[in-house]
Amino acid sequence: MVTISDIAKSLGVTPSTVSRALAGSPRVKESTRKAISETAVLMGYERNEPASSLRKGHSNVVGIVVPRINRAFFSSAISGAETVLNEHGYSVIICQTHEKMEDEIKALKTLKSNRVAGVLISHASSSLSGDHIMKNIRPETILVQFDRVFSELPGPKIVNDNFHGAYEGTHHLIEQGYKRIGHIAGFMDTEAYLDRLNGYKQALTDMGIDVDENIIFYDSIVEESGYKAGKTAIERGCDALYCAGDFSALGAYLAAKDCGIRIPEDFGVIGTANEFFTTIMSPAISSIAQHPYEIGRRAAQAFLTSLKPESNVGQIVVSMEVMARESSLRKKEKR
Amino acid sequence: MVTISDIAKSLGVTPSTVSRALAGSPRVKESTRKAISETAVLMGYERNEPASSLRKGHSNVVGIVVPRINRAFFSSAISGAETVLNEHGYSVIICQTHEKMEDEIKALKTLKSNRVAGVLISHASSSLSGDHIMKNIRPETILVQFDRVFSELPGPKIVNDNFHGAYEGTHHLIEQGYKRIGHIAGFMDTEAYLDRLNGYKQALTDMGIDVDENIIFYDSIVEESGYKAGKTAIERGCDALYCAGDFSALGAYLAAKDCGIRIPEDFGVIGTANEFFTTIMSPAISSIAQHPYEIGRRAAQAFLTSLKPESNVGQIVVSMEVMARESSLRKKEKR
DNA sequence: AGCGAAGATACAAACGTTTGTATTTAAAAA
DNA sequence: TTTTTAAATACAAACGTTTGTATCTTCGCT
Repeated sequence: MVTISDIAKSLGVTPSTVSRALAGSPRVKESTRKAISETAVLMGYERNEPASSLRKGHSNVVGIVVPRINRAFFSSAISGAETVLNEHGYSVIICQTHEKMEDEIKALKTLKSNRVAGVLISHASSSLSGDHIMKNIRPETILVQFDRVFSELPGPKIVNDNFHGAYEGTHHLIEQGYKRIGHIAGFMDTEAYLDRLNGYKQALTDMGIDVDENIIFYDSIVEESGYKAGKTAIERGCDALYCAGDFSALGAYLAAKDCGIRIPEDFGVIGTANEFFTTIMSPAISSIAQHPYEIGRRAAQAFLTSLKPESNVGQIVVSMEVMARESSLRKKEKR
Repeated sequence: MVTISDIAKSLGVTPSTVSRALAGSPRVKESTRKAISETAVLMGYERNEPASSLRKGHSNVVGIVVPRINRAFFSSAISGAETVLNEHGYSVIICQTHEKMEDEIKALKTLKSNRVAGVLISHASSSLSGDHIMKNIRPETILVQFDRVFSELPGPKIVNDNFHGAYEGTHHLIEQGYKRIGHIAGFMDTEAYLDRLNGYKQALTDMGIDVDENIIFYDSIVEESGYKAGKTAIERGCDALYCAGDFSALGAYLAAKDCGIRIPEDFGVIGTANEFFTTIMSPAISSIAQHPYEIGRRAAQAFLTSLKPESNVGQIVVSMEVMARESSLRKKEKR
């Protein structure tokens, strides 16, 4: 393995000059910088990252912590973040928490041991407060939260505009003439779900519809819970459901089908997240799309700007978009 | 940050003893080992991984390189590998190649710079040989290939039993009475697809059916290609398709639907990989399932055993399983 | 020519761990 | 008690980089 000293020797300079040259420091003359970087590639030099990290006190690695990598939202967000981080010389270490706070702590400890430069995190649903996050992050490490955030924690936060997304989605159902619209809401310890609930309520209120707690279902947003909630919603006279997740929407959708209820004629469904499967069902499932790739990009950018001393990124809100598909369209398009 | 020397000082021993104690070396007395590890947790010691990696020449990190993390197969394989690696004190750094050899080289270079202990890789479809892999891996680094492998490269290989999976899938279609069975095959530079093609051909031959190259489609296995191939297959009189991927199966399935052809009565479809969406379509799409979680586990285990000097893991074949669903079942179940 | 100020490079220490070798201590044998 | 052996720990160097400080050039200016 060729080191910085090998290059130094072969050119008759010192390792420090080589180091500075490769880092692009203004302290080394342009001509020598060029000579050094040329022989570096010639000799096949590759930086020893552990050595660099040890000396600098932190690595060129950014940790990304998410509940699961096989959700459309998270894998896209990761891709977005990865792309901009790679462009800036950082590599990425991805950790799954499987929605468990215990695994989240383990992941953060690992990242801490590896002296990562930053952590981009969307916390597990079982994490009820951000205490364990702050405890397992070094003060120099830059923390960026995205999607699911604890607003009491410091640092940049990239979030969906859940309130308005939910509002628009609910409004869309009302516009399509649905009268009794229920909501599969998720658990209220996650801010994102609370915002969606509030958007839903606001949309109803604005259109003069009373909020009925009997048709709001607080449960995990997986297919099975959606199915159950769907059945109950139908029993309670709902003719539409706005779901905080696509898998719960799928459950409700299948429940309606199993009851022999026609979608969208007799029952409207709209989910959230724009998972791939929603587009290929027949009828296709409407969904409130996020922009996960963009959110990942923004999170990475927030990390990069936070690297600079005086920066202060704060909260960034990314819009959501109603993808109206067959499952909620019973009026002819007017355009 | 508390270091090994801090612990040493507080106990009146030397750093080397602490290091050995924490590593569980037999060279330190049991009683001192206990005392050391106790004060270590008491003082909140956390190993500085970069320092450790620098000294040892390699890190406690394993790189996993896959085409995309949002494919059911890969995200499950990653989960499997992650689980067993974490149990053994390794963390995981995940790289996506987006099927591009260029990105694959970048990923390998990054892993090399980080002195990873091992690389688990499923190569990009545009990687035509393993040369660039060998070139960008240090000789001490353990290379494990899984799913898509280059058999000319050394080291453990964990593969699906693609031949028999394809054989069984094709056989299943024949058994269901389909007479003219086409194949969407993928590109032949990936061994997995070649094996599937051969399994398909063998099944036909064994049942006395001639192989017809006109109904074998060599194209990328995405939805769009599947749709096109599906149309052509129908024109050429096929009454069933075995597809090397689920997305191409989906394309063909939609093509048949668009042509007003009934599935499974007039046209049978079976895909490969058991993606989530195949289970929720109506009719549900049959698929030849792999065991990705198991493959990930095996790959990680192969890495761990390769750590031992005299080990020689070789090739491991993991079976596949036909998940017969509505899209290929037109006879009543006989059991 | 002499002086001062940048400009360019050299020097040297440090980051925290691991590990081969040397030394001390304890136990066993004589 | 002395000698031999083994067990336990101490010593010290090394891994490759980065970075503050020191030294040496080079140039422009008077």
